[in-house]
Amino acid sequence: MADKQELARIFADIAMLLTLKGDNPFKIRAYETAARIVEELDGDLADFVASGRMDATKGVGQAIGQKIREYVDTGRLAYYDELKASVPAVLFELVKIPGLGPKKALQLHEQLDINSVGELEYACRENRLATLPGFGAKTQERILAGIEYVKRFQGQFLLADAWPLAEKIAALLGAQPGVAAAAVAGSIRRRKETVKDIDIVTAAAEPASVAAHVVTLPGVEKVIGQGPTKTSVQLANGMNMDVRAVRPEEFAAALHHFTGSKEHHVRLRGLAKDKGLKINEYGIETTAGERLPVADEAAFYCALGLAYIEPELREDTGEVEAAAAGTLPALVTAGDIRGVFHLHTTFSDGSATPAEMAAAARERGWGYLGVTDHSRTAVYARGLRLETVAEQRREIERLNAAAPGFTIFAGIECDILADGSLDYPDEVLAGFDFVIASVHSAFRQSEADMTRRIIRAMENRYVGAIGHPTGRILLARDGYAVDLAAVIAAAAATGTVVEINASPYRLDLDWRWCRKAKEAGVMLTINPDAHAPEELDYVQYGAAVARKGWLTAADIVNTRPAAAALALLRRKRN
DNA sequence: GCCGTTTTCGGCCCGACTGTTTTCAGTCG
Repeated sequence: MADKQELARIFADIAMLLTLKGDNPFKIRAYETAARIVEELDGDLADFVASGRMDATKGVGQAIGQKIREYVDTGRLAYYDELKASVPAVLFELVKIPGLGPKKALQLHEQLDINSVGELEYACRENRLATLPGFGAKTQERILAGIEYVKRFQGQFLLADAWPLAEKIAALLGAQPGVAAAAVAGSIRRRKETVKDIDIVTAAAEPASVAAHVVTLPGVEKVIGQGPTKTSVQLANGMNMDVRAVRPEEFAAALHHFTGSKEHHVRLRGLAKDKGLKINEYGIETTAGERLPVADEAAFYCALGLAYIEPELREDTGEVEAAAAGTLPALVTAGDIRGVFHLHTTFSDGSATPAEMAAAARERGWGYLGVTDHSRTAVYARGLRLETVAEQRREIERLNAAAPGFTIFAGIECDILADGSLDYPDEVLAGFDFVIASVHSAFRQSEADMTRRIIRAMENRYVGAIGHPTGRILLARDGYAVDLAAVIAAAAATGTVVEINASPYRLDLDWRWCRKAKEAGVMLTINPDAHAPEELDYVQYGAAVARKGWLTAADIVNTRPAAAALALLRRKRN
């Protein structure tokens, strides 16, 4: 069967290959667009072609349409194979190094016969780059630093490592004399699950004065670049940070600009052009060069005839059209959450007792908590034996009796065994207030087996929700092979809730799938998977994922009061 | 390579900073 993911990757690779060849940037963009169209396609690729939907799709013209047909028919793309053969594979690796783009990468390959990142590092250390035309000592040094960066961190950081740090730095900068405002921008503000760097925008009557504050911030290791409006530094933890400074009246436009995404901007600027306006990072101008006042981002969108678009949605996945039509969703917030349904206690691998977790939940203003320790097969996590299940329930009943007005539910995170059966028999599952079923073993099954396995678990009437649906660990491990579209369809058919696991290491279900789940009629639940009291705050990352996935409070089970939320996790039992 | 109620050709978002240059190409976002 034609694989959307693979074709999307092929189109993205073509864009990269064309970039390396120095081809027309707009042609490159056309392939990038095609990659996204294919990746986000609903339903089968063959059906997309056969139904004629493809021909009606904006961004798919003669040439790319032909290539999609070829891929559907043959499973291959001759153009891609030829292109790939004509470009040295090493260039793919080299352009991942910050500071090294396609032109210089090609030059290094051709003139110094560089065939790997290791060779490049060695060539830098031997001082061989500095002699090339267009290169110099500084460039060589920069490339060496770039190699170090990629080697240490793969150039990516967890949102949870970057976001709090960025907020702290923005607060420090905002408190400096002469700085009127400072705010976190970039992919952190858009709440991408992993980010490359920290972007901060500041407002000051004298923008050029901000750089002096930036370089003296605690944690600044070295200065990478410094101009009148932009300062780039490397932080002690290895992360790069860009701080921009503009005048106060330019702040809103600059914040918008540096929040991105690039794709969102391309769309907006095209729209502006149609209206005879020009957008740059300082504001919106008429063709006569007159700057329109932009008090805040809402005014910015208003000037373009659009409703305000939340940062999380700025990915050019239909938000501009929805803003024009006034159909943007009212996004869920972390504050809408009234309780959670996935956390661990000292009964399995958690560090706090049910009483301590409940106390922490009450501190957060929540009304309920679903305790879900591991089931018996998860021996590594001290999964609950049947005797312990009973013991834990007695403890929870004791706590509930002692503290009216707050409810602890006795749930379980039940392993889905390799064949799709569950780790306890139905009569035991029936004894839990609710059941979350998760995969924790046999990760290497084929996609077909894994998909069947999870769907079989969902067919069990006691399974209220599926936990961390792909099992991925960000920056560490890919999810297991699974047909998420089929899982989502089965969730809709069986009435099973799908979890947004809010652990910052997981953020699984991915935001890109949240919207598809919602459209399929699936309900979701934001759960911290906490193993300690403070980890209950992970729900903020889960809320970020839900927001990025266009979800409203109504789409999330645990924005409801205890009884209504529990009822949704038990509805299959009726 | 895509697109069109100004266009089937000529557009396609826009600017900052660096380094190696004597006016600009490359990279980045």
